[in-house]
Amino acid sequence: MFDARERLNPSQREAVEHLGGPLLVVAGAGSGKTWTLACRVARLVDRGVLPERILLLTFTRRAAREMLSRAERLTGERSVGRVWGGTFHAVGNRLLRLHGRALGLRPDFTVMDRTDSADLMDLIRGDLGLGVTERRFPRKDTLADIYSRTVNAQTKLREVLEAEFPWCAEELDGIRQIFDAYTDRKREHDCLDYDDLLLYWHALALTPGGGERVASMFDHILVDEYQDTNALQADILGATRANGREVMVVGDDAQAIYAFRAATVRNILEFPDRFPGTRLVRLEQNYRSTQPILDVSNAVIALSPQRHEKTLWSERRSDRQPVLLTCLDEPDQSDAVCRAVLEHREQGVPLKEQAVLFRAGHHSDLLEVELSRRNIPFVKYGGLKFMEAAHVKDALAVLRVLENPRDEVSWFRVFQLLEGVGPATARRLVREVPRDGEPVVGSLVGFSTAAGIPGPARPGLDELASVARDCGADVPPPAQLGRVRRFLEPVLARRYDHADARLRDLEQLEQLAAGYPTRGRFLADLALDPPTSTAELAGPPLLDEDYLVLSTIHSAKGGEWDVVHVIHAADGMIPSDMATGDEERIEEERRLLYVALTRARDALYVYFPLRYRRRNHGYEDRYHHAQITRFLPEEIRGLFERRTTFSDVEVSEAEPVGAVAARGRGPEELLRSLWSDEPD
DNA sequence: AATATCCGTATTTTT
DNA sequence: TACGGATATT
Repeated sequence: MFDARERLNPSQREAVEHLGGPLLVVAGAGSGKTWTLACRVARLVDRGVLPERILLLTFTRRAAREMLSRAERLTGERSVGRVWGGTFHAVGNRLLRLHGRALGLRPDFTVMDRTDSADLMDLIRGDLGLGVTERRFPRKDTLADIYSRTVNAQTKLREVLEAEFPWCAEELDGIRQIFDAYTDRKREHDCLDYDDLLLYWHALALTPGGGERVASMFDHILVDEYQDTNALQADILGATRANGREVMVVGDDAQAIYAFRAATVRNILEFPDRFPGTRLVRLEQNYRSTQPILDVSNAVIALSPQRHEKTLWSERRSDRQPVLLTCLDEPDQSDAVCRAVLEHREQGVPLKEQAVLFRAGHHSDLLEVELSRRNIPFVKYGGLKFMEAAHVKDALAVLRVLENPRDEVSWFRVFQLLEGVGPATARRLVREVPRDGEPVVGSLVGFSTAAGIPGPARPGLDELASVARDCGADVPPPAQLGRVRRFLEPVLARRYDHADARLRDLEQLEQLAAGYPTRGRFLADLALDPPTSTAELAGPPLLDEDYLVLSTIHSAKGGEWDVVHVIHAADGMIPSDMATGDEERIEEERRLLYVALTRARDALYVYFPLRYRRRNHGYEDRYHHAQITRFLPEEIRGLFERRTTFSDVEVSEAEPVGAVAARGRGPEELLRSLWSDEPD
C-alpha cells in the first residue's frame, strides 16, 4: 500500500486520503480514476475500516469487480472482497432481500427486466381494453419507456409526455390507468422492475426504522461514474447519507452518455449544493493517451456548447498522429480495419490490446463476417440480444413460475408454449392457475383435466407438471435448465425454422447457470447482470487465447486499449440518426465520440466510409453518399493524418454525390471480386 | 380462437 | 432480417 501511494499524484493522493466531509472528484478520461478509487478502498481498509461497511457503487458489476481486485492486490487482503460492490440496482436487490420486509416485500421477489415490464403493460392494456379503438395507442415498448423515464427522472407523467412523447400526450388518461394497474399488479405478485429496485431502496432509506438501519450499515460510500446517475439515484444517496459524511463521488460531465436513461449531469454539477462543505478535487493529467490523441479528443469536446472546463494533458509525447481513414464503403472499411489490426499485431500489439468501437450493436455485423473469414478471433461487448430472444425468455419463464408462482407475466408466456393456447386462453388460464397453493407442482398436477383447457394443451400441461416435479429447490440450476430444455425441444421445433440454433442458445444458458447455488440467485443475477459479451456466452475456453475486442462505445466506457479503431464516423451513425433532432441528444452523441477517442493509448484510427448501401430495396444496388460526422469539422480533421484506402483512384470527398453514387457496382468492386474468395 | 401466411417496416445505447 | 401486425384459413 505504501508503495502504491508513491505512484499517486498530489490530486489523486488527496482523493485517496480525504476523510470526513463529502468529496467530489471530477476526473477526466484516463486520469487514473479507477486506480484512485481502488487505492482509496485499499487505504480505508488499511486504516481499519471493515470492508463490509464500505459501499462501492459502480456502473457495472464488472467495474466493481475490477476495482475490488485491484484494491485486493494493494492490500493483499482477501477481505476486500467483502466490500458491498455493484450497481445501484444490484445493491438495491441485495438490500431489499435483506430488509424489504419493512416495506411489506417478500424476500423471494422476482426481478423483471425491461421486456418483462413491457409485456406486463401489454397484458394490462389488453385487460383494460385500451388500444382497441380507432386511435392509435402507444405500443408496449413505448409504454415501458414512458414509465421508466417518469420514474427515473422523478417528473410528472404529463410533463414527460409533453416533453419527450408528444405524440402520446392525448392518451394521458389511458396511460395513467395502465400505470396504476401496473403498479398494483407488480405489488400483488411480488415482482419488481428495474426502477422499483431503486424506488423501494429509496423508500426503505426514508422509512423511520429502515432508513437508519440501512444508513448505519455503511461507514463509507463511494460512487463511480456519477455523471451517469439519475435523479432517483441521487436521492437515494442523499437519503442514505443525509449528513454527507464519508461520501465520495467520481465522475466527468464530458463523458455523460446515459441521458437516454434519465441520467443527468446535474447530479454532478449540483453535488456541492446537495452536500454542503464538499471538497472538490480535479484530475486532469491523463496517463493513458499520447498528446496527439488528446489533442483530437480535446478539440472534439471543445466544440460542445456546454461547458466542460477541463483540458486533458499528457506527458506522453508521440510522433504518431491519429489516422483519419476515408474508405470507399463498408466492405472496404472492414477490409481496412482487418489490415490495420493485423499490421499492429505484427508489430507486437496483441489483438486483446486493440479494440474496434462503434455506435450501435449491428454496426459491426459486416466486420464480424470479415473477421471470421480471415480467422481473426474476436469477442464482442454490448449490443447483445441474447436475453431478448423469445426462446431464452421462454426457458426462463418456466424457471420463474417455479420460483415465484405469482409471476403472471411468466405464466402468460409459459401457457402460450402449449399447443392450442394463444393469447386469449393464456390470459384466462393466468387468472385460473391456483397461485397460492404452493408448491407449483401441486397446482399443475390435475390442472390439465380442468374444464376449459384445450385438448391439445393437456399433454403439454402434464409435461410441465413433470418439469415442476423434477425441478425441486435442491436441484442445481443447470440441471433444471436441462430439464426445461428437454421440455422446450418439441415446442421450438414446432414453432421455429432454425430450432437447432435456438437449442444451442439454451445450452449456453445452461453454461451460464453453472456455479449458481440456487435458481433464485441465478434468475435475479441474470436480470441484473446479463451477459454482456460473446465471451461470457461462449464460456471459458476463449479466455486464454488472444482475441480482438469489438464493442459498442457505451460498453467500452472505462476501457482502454493500445490501439483503438473507431468505425462508421459518418453522420447518421455518429450521431445516430435516431438521436438527431433535439440539441441535448446531439450533444450526448458528441460526448459519445469523445469517449470513444479517449479509449486509445498509443494509436487511434477513425474510419469514414464514403457511401453506404441502402438496405432492402429490392435487388437494385442503391448507394447513398455519406457525410463525415459533424463532430469532425475541417479544423479538427487537420489534426489527423489523413489517408484513403484508394490512393490509386481519384475520388475525393468533394466529389459530387451523383458521381460516387452512380459508381454503384463500380470498377473497384469488379476488381475486388477478381481476388476475393467471396462468390459474386 | 388459434394458426398460417404474407407484408411492411423500422432499425441505439443499458440497469 | 427478424419481428410485429393484419388477413385468411382451419
